Amino acid sequence: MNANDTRQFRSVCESAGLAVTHQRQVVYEVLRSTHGHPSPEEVYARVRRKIPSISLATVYKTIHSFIEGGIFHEVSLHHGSLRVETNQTPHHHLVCTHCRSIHDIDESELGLTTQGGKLPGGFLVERYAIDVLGRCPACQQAEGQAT
Amino acid sequence: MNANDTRQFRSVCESAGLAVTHQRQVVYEVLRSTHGHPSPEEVYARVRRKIPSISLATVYKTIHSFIEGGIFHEVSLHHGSLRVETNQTPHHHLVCTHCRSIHDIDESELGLTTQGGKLPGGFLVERYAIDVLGRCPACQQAEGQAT
DNA sequence: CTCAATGCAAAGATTTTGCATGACT
DNA sequence: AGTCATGCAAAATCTTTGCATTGAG
Repeated sequence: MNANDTRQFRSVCESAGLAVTHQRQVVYEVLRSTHGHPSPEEVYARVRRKIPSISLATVYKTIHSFIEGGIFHEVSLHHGSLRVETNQTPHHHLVCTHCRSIHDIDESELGLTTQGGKLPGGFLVERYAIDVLGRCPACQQAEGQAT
Repeated sequence: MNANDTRQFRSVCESAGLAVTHQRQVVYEVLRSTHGHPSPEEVYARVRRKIPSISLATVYKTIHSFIEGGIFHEVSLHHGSLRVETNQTPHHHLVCTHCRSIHDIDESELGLTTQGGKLPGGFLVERYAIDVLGRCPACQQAEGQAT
């Protein structure tokens, strides 16, 4: 956490309209230096090594501030509760980054629009999130050994 | 819920190795006749109109049985807890449908493989889940009116 | 000095589990 | 008959909130 880091962090906070605090800077540095897709608990554990007195609530609040400010993204916008897919035909999802509503869209309707374009229904595209679902090598091996 | 429905449901259960129960059939019919992406609570509310004595736990267990049996899908495989995306470069996700691990894959590495094919790392592709993220018309309008 | 951020503890929401009872095969 | 499913209540997670205190601008 040198002077450069601090300078960069100040400008990050400024662009997001956030006050610069020690807690936020440490959470930021931890996220920047962590690989993968950490949960708030994991972030909390790492941050506590630098600030033992930080509270989990602050970590949550800070992560949310960063996400609202566009500094980090969430892996999934619908992590709150289980949702069942009732539409059995192949389709994709229009997910509003603000209200998190989900609307189905047929494969054919989604002409892989130009980034930032509007889809027929008036949905303003910000970005795509593509999940490739399947079996990881470890699970394939485990299943091969299963009786 | 006529004889045809029951016959179809019996074969659905058979293919998934599930016992045929009245509760399961009603949950099944509710899911088939519901649009959108219902939560377990919503399913519970609808099922209770047919079986007032059903418990929420049974609805959860039934939904999980259906998902495990491949009868229905979940909208998102990572709905359990918030996860932060630390990889700032454009990428997609390899999500194991079994262990739910998430690995990043560069846009370039993902040659939009043939359905069912294997990716270089050995990941066995089952299907794609594409979320188009952006602003729904309602939120665009609300934001236009905001001060 | 003023407003926002933090820490703590308690509450809320969602989901799972243990166990006794009852239903399917 | 034996196993699996159900219902209930309690427990386990994960996340948010209210409020007093502290810190940033």
